[in-house]
Amino acid sequence: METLSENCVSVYKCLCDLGRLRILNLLRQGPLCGCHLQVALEEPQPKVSKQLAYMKRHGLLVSTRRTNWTIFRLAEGLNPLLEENLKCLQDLAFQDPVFQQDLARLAGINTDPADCCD
Amino acid sequence: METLSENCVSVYKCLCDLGRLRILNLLRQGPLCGCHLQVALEEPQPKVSKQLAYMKRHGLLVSTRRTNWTIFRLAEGLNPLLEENLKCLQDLAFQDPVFQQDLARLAGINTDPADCCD
DNA sequence: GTTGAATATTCTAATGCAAGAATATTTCGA
DNA sequence: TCGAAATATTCTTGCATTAGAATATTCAAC
Repeated sequence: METLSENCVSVYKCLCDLGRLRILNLLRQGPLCGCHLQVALEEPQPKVSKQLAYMKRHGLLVSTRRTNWTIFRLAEGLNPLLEENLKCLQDLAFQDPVFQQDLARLAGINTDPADCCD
Repeated sequence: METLSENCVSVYKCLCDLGRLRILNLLRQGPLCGCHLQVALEEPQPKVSKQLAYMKRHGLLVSTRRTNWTIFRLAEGLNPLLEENLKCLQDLAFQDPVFQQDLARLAGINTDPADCCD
């Protein structure tokens, strides 16, 4: 069993990588499938997949399989520490172009009916 | 120059280790010299020294030399993200015995006039 | 069945810490 | 000058993680 402080360290381990922060920033908006994430982030598929697996392993994300796609979402009942940092991420998203561009690309994908999950 | 998101990643890198969290929890109370930290944490000196150096390198701490002792304190003008997490650390300190014991040992040291910096 | 899309995994290097032991440096006091 | 305390650094070893390339798996559609 994991103590509270061990769990906090787990959370921080997930947050200390820019790639994972970018994923969390997108998932704050709601669940997303892997391919949408991959396109919004403009990162290679194995890289995104491994970052998602890392955060699942640490309990931040859960995934559900819907036919051919895997839908990722933030886990329920998150550590309050993580909740707080996701709020901070919102402020960060307003100030850093990297996060803004991710959100912009994601918005573009969602409105395109030719996309995979739509 | 470091971008805002890079700076946040730096902060999270410092937070993702229990030893460093314990140090930050003690420094929340105010500046401390290395030997007080070492005794309160009950950790070997090189380990504490390296954790302090790590956080200095990432801009979270500053140190001043006073004769034979080095006084460590939280840096001025911290990233708001770090401020927020230091507040979270306060809540954590109420719930996790590790942090409580550190504070208890520190309180014991400070009231003892035989100690090094007093 | 075969193809193709979506996702996961494996492999190989390379990197960044981490701990522990030992040693070096600085400074004060005897 | 010498010894002792406080601090920093070095060295070694090991572990966790990362990227990138390649491959494997799963499933729908044809």
